[in-house]
Amino acid sequence: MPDDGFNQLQQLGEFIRSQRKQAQLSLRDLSEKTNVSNPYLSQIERGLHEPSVRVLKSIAIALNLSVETMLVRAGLLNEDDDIGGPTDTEAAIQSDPRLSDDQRASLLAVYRSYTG
Amino acid sequence: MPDDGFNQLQQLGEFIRSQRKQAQLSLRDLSEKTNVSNPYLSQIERGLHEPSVRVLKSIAIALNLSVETMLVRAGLLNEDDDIGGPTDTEAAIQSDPRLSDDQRASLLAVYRSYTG
DNA sequence: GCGCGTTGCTTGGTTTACTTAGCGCATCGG
DNA sequence: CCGATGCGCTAAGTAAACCAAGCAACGCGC
Repeated sequence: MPDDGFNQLQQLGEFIRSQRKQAQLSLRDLSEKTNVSNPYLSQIERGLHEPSVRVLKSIAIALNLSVETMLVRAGLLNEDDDIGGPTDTEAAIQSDPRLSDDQRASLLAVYRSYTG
Repeated sequence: MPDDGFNQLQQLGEFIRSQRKQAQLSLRDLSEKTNVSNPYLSQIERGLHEPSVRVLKSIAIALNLSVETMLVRAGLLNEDDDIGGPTDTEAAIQSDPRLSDDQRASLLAVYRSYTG
């Protein structure tokens, strides 16, 4: 109830940074892909600024993420109302044709141990 | 390919205006519900500015709209392209908010070792 | 040691989002 | 006819998003 302007920004920033590192990209690499300056990306990742929808979208595309996911992390979208495939990891694992039954089972077990 | 910054803003604005009128609200009424000044709302509805995430969200809530619908109408979200294959396990893992970075990394490693 | 390339970050400025005060036009009572 | 009240909009200012240039620190090869 107190702070509406949360530390949500910081969470978003950390998420973006982790995704960028996953993709093995430097700030300048991402900058080039998004047409957003690298200092500003740095500031976003540290939670110093609230990026616009335009910037959020270009970042999501550059990192091969669903734009919706990005908006959820930004606090714009609440993950309750979504179209089609919710980013439900369990469902994705369950229906992944590339996994054998054993693999599927152990992957699910690991996932569930993480999420409780 | 001249106009990249399109009339998307205008479409968004017109959509908001129509929704506001349907709810029988004046600019000042909406202003009070959203804590956004009425002149600025006016400008948004005429497509002069791109509202921030915060403003967009408060407008959607005040008008009982899905934020997503608004973004689709605005052309800021392509309601088809993003989630693509609903069964993209990697994407699901990568964007799962319930996982920590470490957990995400190891789960991905396991998955990749399975699928080669 | 000496560059050289790459990383993330700071600084200072421009552009754009956003607010407060106020204008002009309607409508409705007195 | 004249306030008073409601509407949307304009004008001018402040705050915040965003960019270009450059700094400091980490490697790596010489």
